[in-house]
Amino acid sequence: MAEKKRTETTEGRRERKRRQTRARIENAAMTLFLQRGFEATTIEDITEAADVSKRSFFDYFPSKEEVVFAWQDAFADRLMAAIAARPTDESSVTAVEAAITATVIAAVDEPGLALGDLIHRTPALKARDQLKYAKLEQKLAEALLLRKGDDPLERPRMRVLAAIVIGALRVGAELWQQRPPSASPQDFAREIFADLWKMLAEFGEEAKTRR
Amino acid sequence: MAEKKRTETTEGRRERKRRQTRARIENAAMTLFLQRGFEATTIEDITEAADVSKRSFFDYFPSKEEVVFAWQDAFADRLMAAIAARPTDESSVTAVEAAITATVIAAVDEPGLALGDLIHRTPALKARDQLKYAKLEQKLAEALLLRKGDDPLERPRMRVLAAIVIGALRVGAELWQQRPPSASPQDFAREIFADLWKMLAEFGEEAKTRR
DNA sequence: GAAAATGTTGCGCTGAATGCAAAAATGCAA
DNA sequence: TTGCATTTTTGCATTCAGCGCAACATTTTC
Repeated sequence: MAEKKRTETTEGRRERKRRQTRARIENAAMTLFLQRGFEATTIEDITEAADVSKRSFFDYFPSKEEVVFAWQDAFADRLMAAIAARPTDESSVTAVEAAITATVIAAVDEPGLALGDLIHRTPALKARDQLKYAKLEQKLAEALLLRKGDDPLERPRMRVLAAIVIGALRVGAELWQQRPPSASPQDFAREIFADLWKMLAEFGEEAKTRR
Repeated sequence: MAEKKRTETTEGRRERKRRQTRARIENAAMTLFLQRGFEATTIEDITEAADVSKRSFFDYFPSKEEVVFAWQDAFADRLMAAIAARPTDESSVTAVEAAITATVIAAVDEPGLALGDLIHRTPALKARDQLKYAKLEQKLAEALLLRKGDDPLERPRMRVLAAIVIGALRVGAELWQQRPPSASPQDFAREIFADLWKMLAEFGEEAKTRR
């Protein structure tokens, strides 16, 4: 009824309709959210615009918030794949920079990045947004650790590296919002990372030569 | 009705009762949350146990979640104060290490740190928990920047430093959960920070000598 | 003590989310 | 095509969070 079950056979009309309906709900919801705000939009508004029953909404999304963040899992998975694809002999910082840059640039035109305003203006979404970063960080750490042969000693190192990089991603996303759309994402990413590594070296140096 | 208004006079019975009631609600809620879980506890359960009306609950807390996180603002403010108290000529990394260590150690015996399990087991609280760190990070960055005379050029640097340190705090809190209660918080904090600065230097170096 | 301010409660309402079972659509035979 | 199993969609009833409002209670102030 609600779960997708693959019975091996290549599927036809049923799945197609389901995807269409899902897309209709998603589009209707996004349009309304951006138009009149998240809280001011009721589930009924959405289902009416998408022409499905109110009950059916929950057959496609577990909650109102999930519509906004539906794309997130795919992004995290792509990032993990990008990390895994880097050569094993490469240093962690090089691998993570390359993987993040590639994944972000590939996703820069997708919907979901234009949502910054909406999320920022809605407390409930803000919390959910932070959780997204936390999950991303966890997956990134996992992927980085796997590259190192799952060495338990590397675990805290990779956790911290992931925290640093995702932190930079967060700050970077914020800076990106308030940039003219003229700058290319490539240059922007390169600059952000260059600054980041420079700061790391400086902070590390500062700590070393401390009284 | 719901807001506290100081009319300058030294307060008497009213405020005392209000604080008592607030504490009763908080205690009842926490007891029930830890006993049967967050979602399984209704507002009515809490108000019944605290012997107030259901409506009054919202006169003290804006939502069920806020009961759990009520202590957080105080912590953030104390951290800011600790940062502001450091001498201005001190390096940012030294200041932040000292301030965080002092503030965390002072708070280690307070309620709110035993909640890790509950939060970890409740999705809705997990999101809220991450938001707490985000707010902490923002305030920390603000405090650090103020120390630097609000120099706009230092802003991204301090944002990133705050992100790194709060990231370490997050990882540290996680590691602390799964530690024997034998280790002293002082040593633990010192060790965490030592590792952190070392990693920063290493990552910075790694990035510098890159192909 | 009376009047003003503040605190508490009951009541009713909206909206999110869930369970359940009936109805509709689809896929698959023969 | 028809009949049957499976999946999807829907309606309905229910629980619970949260808010607005107005009546009622208590405390403060004069």
